[in-house]
Amino acid sequence: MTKALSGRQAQAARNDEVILAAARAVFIADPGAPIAAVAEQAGVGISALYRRYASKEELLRKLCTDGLARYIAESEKALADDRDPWTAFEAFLHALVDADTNSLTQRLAGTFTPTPELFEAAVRAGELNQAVYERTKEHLRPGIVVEDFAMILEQITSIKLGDEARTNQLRHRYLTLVLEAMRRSGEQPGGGPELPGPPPSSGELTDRWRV
Amino acid sequence: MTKALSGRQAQAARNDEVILAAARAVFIADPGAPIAAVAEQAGVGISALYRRYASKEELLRKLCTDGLARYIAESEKALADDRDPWTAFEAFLHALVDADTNSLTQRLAGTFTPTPELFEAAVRAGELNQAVYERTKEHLRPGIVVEDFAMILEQITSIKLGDEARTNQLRHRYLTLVLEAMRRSGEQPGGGPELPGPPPSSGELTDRWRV
DNA sequence: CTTGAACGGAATGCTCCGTTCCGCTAGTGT
DNA sequence: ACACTAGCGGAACGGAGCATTCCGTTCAAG
Repeated sequence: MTKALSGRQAQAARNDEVILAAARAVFIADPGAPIAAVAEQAGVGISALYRRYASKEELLRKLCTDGLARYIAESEKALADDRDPWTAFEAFLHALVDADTNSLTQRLAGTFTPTPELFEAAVRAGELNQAVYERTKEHLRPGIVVEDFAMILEQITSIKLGDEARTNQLRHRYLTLVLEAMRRSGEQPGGGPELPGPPPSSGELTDRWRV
Repeated sequence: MTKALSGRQAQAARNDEVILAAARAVFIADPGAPIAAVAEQAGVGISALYRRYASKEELLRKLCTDGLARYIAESEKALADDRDPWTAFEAFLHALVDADTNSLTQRLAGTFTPTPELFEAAVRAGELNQAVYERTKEHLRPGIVVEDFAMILEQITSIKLGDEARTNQLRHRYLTLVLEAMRRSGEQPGGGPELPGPPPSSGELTDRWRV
């Protein structure tokens, strides 16, 4: 352990954070990682984990809930952004990439039984997402639907190279690229060729939440 | 089993194909799938598998080798395509998405020790890839490098929904989108904003082959 | 009718992992 | 000063999953 700044309880409180951060890092890197890996990364024993969370599933739920909260916060921030809609939209997606909430929500979902509370948060997130979409719609290439946001974010976050900073850098690279394609171009009337096949439906996306 | 058209050997020969197809399907869907899942999907017993491949690793190597061969074949076909370079390039990437070679090579690599033969094939694939790049270069948005191909393909193939046909459809959707962004636009001199950060290097990509 | 190639699937012997349990240590309250 | 216990480290336990092996069966070939 590091040092005891102000006694036992302070140390324990600090561990709360250390453990959560470690869990986040470990499960983002590998959603199937064992509990022991989290303990090791946090530099604590296993019992320090089980003192706080009754089971692995509970820890995962916590991470997922936090991720969703972060997502909601970013959405609200985006809606409050009073710059021009497109700039705000770009900032929104880049922020989501930085937060890496996707790995915490979609990727972890399905590994545990969702709580009603979590479900409600997901609904709220969906509404905010829709609001952002409405706000950006006129600047989007025709054919783009809300559901595309999630799909694209998922693709972007599938990028994984050993180094975290470098991974982030590359994610922003491809996000920049795809944002260009998503933007409505003023020149062409249709804004590029028709996108093939029907767009993703919300049902297709939420289906993956089921175990 | 299905039916015995012309005796035992014919049945065995047919099983060769059935098993390979099953293995491809199963491991594409889940790279960590157990051997038993392949047997079940093929509708044969486990021993039918072990009669043909000494180990799971050998089967995976076979799949990977085949996948790489397919990739090479598609590259050669693309280079032989005498339509205009951009159309040929689009067709190339769409073909690669259909072949889903990515899941068979990159995704499976790292789960077994590569053979020299496989390594050589990878080198050959890299050279062809480079050739396609050179041929398409002038139609590509400045800033795009060869390594981007692999990264983008990887992102596209990260899309996975239960249904195979639908998955393929969506992959083509996003490939179409990203191809738009990759194309050099005639209007703007630079063709869009600078892509942030250094592009992926070949080293970063091949690093993942190591176990 | 005999033989053995090809096979189905149960049995084996691991490895891995979530969870529990047993001391130990060092703040805390008196 | 001292007993008490919150908080903890990490070994031990039990079960699940899986690659591989093994054995009995079948049936075309000769």
